[in-house]
Amino acid sequence: MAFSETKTHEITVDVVILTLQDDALKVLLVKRANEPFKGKWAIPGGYVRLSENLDQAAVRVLKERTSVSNIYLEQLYTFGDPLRYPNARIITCAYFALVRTEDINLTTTSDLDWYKVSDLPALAFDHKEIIEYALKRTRERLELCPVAYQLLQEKFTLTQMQKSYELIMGKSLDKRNFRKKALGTSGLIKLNESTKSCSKRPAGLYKFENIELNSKRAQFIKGTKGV
Amino acid sequence: MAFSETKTHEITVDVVILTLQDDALKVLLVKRANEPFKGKWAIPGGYVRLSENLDQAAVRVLKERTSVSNIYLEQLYTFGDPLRYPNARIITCAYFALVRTEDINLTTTSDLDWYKVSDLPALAFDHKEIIEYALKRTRERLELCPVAYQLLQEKFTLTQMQKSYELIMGKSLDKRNFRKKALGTSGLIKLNESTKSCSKRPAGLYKFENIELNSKRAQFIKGTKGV
DNA sequence: GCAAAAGTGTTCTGTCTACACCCATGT
DNA sequence: ACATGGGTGTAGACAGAACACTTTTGC
Repeated sequence: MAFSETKTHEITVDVVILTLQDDALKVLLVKRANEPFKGKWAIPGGYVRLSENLDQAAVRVLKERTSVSNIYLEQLYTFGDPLRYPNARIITCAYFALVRTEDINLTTTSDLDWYKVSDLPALAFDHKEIIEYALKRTRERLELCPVAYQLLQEKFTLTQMQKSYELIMGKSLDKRNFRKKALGTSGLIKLNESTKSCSKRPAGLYKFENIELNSKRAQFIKGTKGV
Repeated sequence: MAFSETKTHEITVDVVILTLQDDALKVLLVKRANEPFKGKWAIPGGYVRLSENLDQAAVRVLKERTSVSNIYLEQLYTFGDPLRYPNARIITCAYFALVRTEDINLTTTSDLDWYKVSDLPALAFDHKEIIEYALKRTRERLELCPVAYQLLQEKFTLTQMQKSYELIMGKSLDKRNFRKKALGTSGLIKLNESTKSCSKRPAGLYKFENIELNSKRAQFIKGTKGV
């Protein structure tokens, strides 16, 4: 069980990639082709190259898997238990990313898939713990700034926005309170357009402009409690 | 400037150790005995051993330098810029700790010293950035739970407690609002004792009991604004 | 008796919460 | 005309912020 002190550390980044799809919050997983944990699912990751910093490594991993770049990506936590990776000492710096499903071009399909965070398969390593940590952090972020816009299309209705919040927070919100708060958010602007021909009353479209992500200035949605 | 991809990563932990001393918030620094940055000050750190996890490494570094253990210690952020350490690729997982000055037994004195966070000397590597990050996080923590008790003696007066908050937050607070909020904090209990013979009116003594640190449940001191 | 710090309440304001009905459209 | 989701306001509770004087002790 004890490790020889002559072994060397290795360092990876792992990225929890979250999206909204089919009215569910989902995470991108890779099926492991090799031991250890062959056949189990894992979050995408890779070794940090000597020439890149940690953020760059995370961006690279994200891009390799999803072809998206320039999205919300935040360092989460570094996991370094000696036993987290069998027969090696691999420390991983975990990141999380929020992406729009429609922006994504999965590079392959057989070994890559989206899973509902509420219904995860058996995961390799400590990846269950990492995903749970990412969900916790995402929920915290949501209370501080309109991060959810990363998950919405450029133009969206307030109902769509509310739904994305509800899916992430895992609870329903009061419509009037949500809209009141949302409309008071700086950066949210109403367009002179509406949804069309959806068999119902058209809904006003909105978009975000000049949002500073990762900032605590734009306080948003704290405790709009629902059912 | 570019690194050969054959070099290997190394991983360290660095610990920002904060204390209150002489009415100031101070950080423990080590004077570097060797290149790089010989003669500059740095936050204490060390290599992560293969047999220990990151938390254990941080605890060890803290103990080596201060002889204290069992105190508030939290992972802060991992810094991994390829250029942060000259001629090597050293990724550091930064922690921060809050300690009581009187608990500390500095192992040596010549190369170890406390510096006011408001008046830091020239620092090695990216340690200035790390300290600033630690201060930001400490302030956030303070708004959520009574972390400051880690910096107070076991028995303390409300005025002492207020002062520690003021030093960390860098602003003065309203006495009545502070006390109202403090007295509503679970875990704070009033003792049947008072300060004595200090040439002034005696002050009631308090202590904390059964505090859960690193928890968001004990919301505390958010925006008690002063002068 | 005076200097120095301890201790103590109330009012105002803004934000969060709960809650129910009418509106515009497509079919 | 009806089904479907879009859109709207108000009242009560609670927490934060501002603010000044009296009390107790040592000297």
